[in-house]
Amino acid sequence: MKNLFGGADNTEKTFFTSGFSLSDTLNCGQCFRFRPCGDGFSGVVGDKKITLRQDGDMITAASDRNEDLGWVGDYLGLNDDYAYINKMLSSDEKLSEITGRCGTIRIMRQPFWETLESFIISQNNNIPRIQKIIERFCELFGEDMGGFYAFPHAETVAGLREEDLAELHCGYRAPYLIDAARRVSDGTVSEDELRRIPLDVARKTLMGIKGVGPKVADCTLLFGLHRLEAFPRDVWIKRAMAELFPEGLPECASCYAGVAQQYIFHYARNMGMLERD
DNA sequence: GCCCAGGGAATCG
DNA sequence: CGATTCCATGGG
Repeated sequence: MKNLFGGADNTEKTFFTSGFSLSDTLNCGQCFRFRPCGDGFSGVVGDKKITLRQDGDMITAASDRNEDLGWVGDYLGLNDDYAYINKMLSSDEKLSEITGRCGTIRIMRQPFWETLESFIISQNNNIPRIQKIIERFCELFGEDMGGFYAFPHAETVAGLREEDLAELHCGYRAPYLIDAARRVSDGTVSEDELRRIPLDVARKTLMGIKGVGPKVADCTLLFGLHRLEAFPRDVWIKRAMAELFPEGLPECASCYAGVAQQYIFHYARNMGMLERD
């Protein structure tokens, strides 16, 4: 389609992949703003709204504006070598079975700030309510992009008071969201630095934020900074690990512990692992 | 009313 | 250190 100025007013881009499930990747609890839409999914990343659909090995990303969509391949992890990662994980027998069932999930490369705030909201909370709070957060404080709302900027949130977040109904997490925003916007917590420094140092830096403990720090490292060696331990993982790997995660998974974590998480939640004998 | 949810802070000993 | 308790909110 053409707009009044003669340019295209929508964009589409296709990516080719294999051994990848879009629905499993979007529904495994690493992102919170995508919803089913027709035969695909629709969601907002930062200040861009996209729709995604899968047809076999073909992934199609679309936008209703004229904008480059090349970033979507990196965003979904389509350029990472999962044949190699899955092969590494599969050298352990039990991990191999789980990878065989869940190895179509990829770790996405989500925006750092958005991931940090989202997982602060996630603490002691359930996924439907996390999604609702994040959408309200965007509607209340994100830029109106015309039909959808961008994720709020750290600088915007840093200027808010706790009572400004009352409408968000996020309970005791309100001051946590603001503290994270202040530290990110004043440079106390620097994304560039977190990407360079050793994992345990980055983890401690993130845990300096109020409301950020080991679990939220590891989710931010894994989903927001693509540190694949981070291993978030939530209630599901703790239960699954006690049953499947009481001795701890196999050595072969150490470099890609976060990938293994997503597989185990998905396996425990969706494959009825805990009900089986 | 109860329990739980992709936890973490405060406060013990 | 580790173990307990409390924390807002909403859904089942």
